[in-house]
Amino acid sequence: MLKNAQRATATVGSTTHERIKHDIIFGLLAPGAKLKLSALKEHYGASVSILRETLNSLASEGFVIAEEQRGFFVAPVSREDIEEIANLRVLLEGHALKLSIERGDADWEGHLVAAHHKLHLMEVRMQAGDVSIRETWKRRDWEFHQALIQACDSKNLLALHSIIFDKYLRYQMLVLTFRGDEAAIEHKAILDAALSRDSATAQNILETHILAGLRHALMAF
Amino acid sequence: MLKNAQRATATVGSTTHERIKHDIIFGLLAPGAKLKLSALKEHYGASVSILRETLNSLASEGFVIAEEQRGFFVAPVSREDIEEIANLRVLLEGHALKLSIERGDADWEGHLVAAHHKLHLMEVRMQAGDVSIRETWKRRDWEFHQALIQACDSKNLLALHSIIFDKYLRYQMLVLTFRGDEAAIEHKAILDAALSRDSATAQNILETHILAGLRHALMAF
DNA sequence: TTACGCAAAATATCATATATTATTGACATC
DNA sequence: GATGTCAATAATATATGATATTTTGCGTAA
Repeated sequence: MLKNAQRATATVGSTTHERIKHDIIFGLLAPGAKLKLSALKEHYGASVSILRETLNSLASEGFVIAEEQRGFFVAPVSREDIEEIANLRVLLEGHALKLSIERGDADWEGHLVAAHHKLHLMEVRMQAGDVSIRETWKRRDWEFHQALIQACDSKNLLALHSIIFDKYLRYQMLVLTFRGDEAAIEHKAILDAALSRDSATAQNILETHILAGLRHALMAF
Repeated sequence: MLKNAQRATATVGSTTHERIKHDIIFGLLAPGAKLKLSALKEHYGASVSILRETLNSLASEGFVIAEEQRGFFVAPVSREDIEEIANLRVLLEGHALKLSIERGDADWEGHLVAAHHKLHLMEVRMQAGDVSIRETWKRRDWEFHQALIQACDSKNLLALHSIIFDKYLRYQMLVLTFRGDEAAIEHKAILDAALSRDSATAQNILETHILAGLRHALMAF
């Protein structure tokens, strides 16, 4: 009877969690902003308990700062922080990429090629000046990098990487700018190196890719 | 007027968080166990709201599994998981150690020597068969490894490492055994390499140290 | 200016109501 | 007789609003 066509039972807590996390990453909630329970209750239509659950979770992930008896704040941004995040992304994603290239099978290659193709469609539109798809473009970017390391065979590594990637993404969204087709070229180069199982080259280009994004973001600070 | 001599206002939420995390790491709450809200309420003397805040946080850190509409469970243990954790610890702690050795100043050396000394006192007592101080010994072990990487100059890296270290610690506590003075010798060797600023050697011994602990733990599975 | 104290606002905690899942047992089917 | 289906009930998780503490802001006095 497909009453739960798409898992209709999305709990208020989980949807609120996703919404607030999204709003932090995409800059709708400004860095350092006070997160007043009553205001959030108004905006997201959830009770204080739910919001406190959510904010405590996000504090564990590092997107929110919880100060005892003084409430919650959006995690601030800083030069040092983005540098740390970028370097951690190089470390984690580079390591995962190496493992993934060593272990990936035909399915992995298939998903990877598909993810790159879908990303490239967006890159073409961005280069043509269509910024309306910025969020979709970034999601495709996320999915491509995710696909690259999917075969690393370590859930713990993927979980840590996911958090760091999202933090890096927040900085990219804050500076708003598009790095042109440089990034697209690097994506293609990483794809080719991965498919030819050249993990050293793939790691090098990935590092270049991430650190170029870092420099680009730092200019805006 | 030191009215808050030692931050007297420890909130119910934070103490409950610490207690449950401790009980998971030290095996008082068995892997895979169902965490019933009503039972926890009884045991820890906190309301369901507080417990849900706590369990949601711990789920973000990976010590608890939250299944939508079905409740909370202590994170299960497995061979694959401990292998992933050990390898992540090598990656993160190794990297942080290298940075720390490059950047550490005299204060860092001082804290490090002190931490090793205090750890060694416990190692001597463990070797003498006094297992009553097992928990203190492990805390000193934690503090020594923490002191090693403290100068890495990346709060994000330290935060990730702390979580991974605690997960590794849980596996060590599960198997209960003491690796004899091997570990003590390795600790001393890492200390010496760090003080002589030989990061390559320090990293190597650290990797040996962690992977030996892994093998030791795997025997008990 | 600094210190004090009161009022207002915000957070932390709790007890309770609502919604969902799990279990039991009767009845039908193979 | 064993197995499968369904409805009623019990158990549990989710969500809310109310209460108790704590912090903050502001006016007043030294």
